[in-house]
Amino acid sequence: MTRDKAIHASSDKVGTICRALRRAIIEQALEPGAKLPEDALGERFGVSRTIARHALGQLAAEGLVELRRNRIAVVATPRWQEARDTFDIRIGLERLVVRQLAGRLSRVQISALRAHVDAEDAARGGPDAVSIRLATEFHILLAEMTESPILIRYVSEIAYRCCLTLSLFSRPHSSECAISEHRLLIDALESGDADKAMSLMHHHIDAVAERALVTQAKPRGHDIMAILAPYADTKPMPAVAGKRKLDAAE
Amino acid sequence: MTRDKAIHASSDKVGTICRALRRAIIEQALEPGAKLPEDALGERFGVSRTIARHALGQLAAEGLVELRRNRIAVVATPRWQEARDTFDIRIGLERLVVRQLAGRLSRVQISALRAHVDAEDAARGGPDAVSIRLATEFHILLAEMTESPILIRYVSEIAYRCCLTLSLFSRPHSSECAISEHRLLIDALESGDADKAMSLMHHHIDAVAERALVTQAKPRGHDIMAILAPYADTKPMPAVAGKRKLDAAE
DNA sequence: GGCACACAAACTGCATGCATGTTTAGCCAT
DNA sequence: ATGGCTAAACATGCATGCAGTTTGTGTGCC
Repeated sequence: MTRDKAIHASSDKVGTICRALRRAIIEQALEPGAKLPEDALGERFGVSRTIARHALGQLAAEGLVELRRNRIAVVATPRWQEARDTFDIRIGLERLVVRQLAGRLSRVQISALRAHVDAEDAARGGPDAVSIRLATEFHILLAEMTESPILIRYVSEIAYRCCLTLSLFSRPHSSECAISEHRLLIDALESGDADKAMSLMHHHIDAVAERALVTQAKPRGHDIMAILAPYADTKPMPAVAGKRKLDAAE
Repeated sequence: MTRDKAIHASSDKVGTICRALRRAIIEQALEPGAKLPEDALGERFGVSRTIARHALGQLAAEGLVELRRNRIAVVATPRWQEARDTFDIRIGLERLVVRQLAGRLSRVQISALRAHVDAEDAARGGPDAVSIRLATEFHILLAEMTESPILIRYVSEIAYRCCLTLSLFSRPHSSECAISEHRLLIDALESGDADKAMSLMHHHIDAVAERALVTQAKPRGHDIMAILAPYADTKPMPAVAGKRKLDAAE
């Protein structure tokens, strides 16, 4: 349907670039502070600066990109001070999600959720980037099941933003226990225990935040053209449970 | 005020158009479904279509405008089904705001809040549009006092969106009680009673939603038949009905 | 008189070009 | 050699032009 299109400004080209950049960002291929020149983006994706610019505007509205007048756009660098707020908001939003979902999910939906967690499990051996993306997409998948456009949009945004925060402040890997927490959450949703689901979600996100916000700093170099290489092809994304081949290493 | 610039993509021109349109929308000068052609916008604000287009993109990202490919942009028309979700999310967000603010406000801030409510009071005789805008801005003012950029952005967005919903489904507006509720809220914040403030805010927004969503009977953009019902009986001249297009600020 | 097709006007999608502001590299003076 | 100044390269800000799509209108056929 017209889901993503309706949400995001334009459609085809702008949407494609947005998705690609979003994904590159949450997989930490583009780290906070990475420069995003309109020229390079346009060239990479085969469009003009106008479109690249528009896409950057959208991502800036989502808080993933920082736009300063007459300056090159960069991947947003959330402040540590905001991190706590971000996760608090996320807790509030996702409590709404599970409250609305508890006991209302069909078997098909439950199965889809379990399948996704299985995919997370399968990705444990692989690179962190995929694990992080899958974990984030689990939450977005939940939000989508509410069928509430606003909730979907906000949860998606805040989840992406949390990813960004994690990539700044989190240790190399910390998503091990998250998977079991996801499973428990699905159980609670299936049994219809809204309070338990809300509590589980609350502590789950809280735990992620806790694990993340202990350390600080992690500067590294960046080369836009090289990083974006794997994202430049206009494939429609290998689904949610996808087993992406990781040849991103230059 | 000045923070708006930092939040939204570009700066001067795009930001100006966004602010003007936002305000026109929440004051119901632009009703849901109103057409927003890029040409007209550009001409009105003395810029090219490029800029107008960019502004529309931003507003679409905020959910105030609907953008469909190859079609004229229109002011968003929230569905009644989404209304309850919208207010629920708003409750969740604003509970966070007051929780964070309770007992932490300076005298100056308390005074500013009281002054704002006084302004709301003073505007009671005037047009509803101003009352609605002021009521909305009270909540945004609160959010801004948290100094949490994300919270500010989300509360602003959802508040504007609620305005839009209200303009669709609400009766002519009865904001008398809302003002006293604002005063009570300030008192609770001043005394530092976070729980009470959260409860007050919760019920305040709930009451607004309740007042709005019981009377589902104001179908203005999406139910042509109902709109035309009063006109069905042989009235050739609808006087100055609704040919309004762009009366934005200047 | 009513319906369908076709043409014309309007609007968006997008690229390109020019002007302006920022970054950087090179040069001169100390 | 180093610090500061200048100019070129670079990147953005924005307008305009052209192509493709949608919408409104008029014409011919039934």
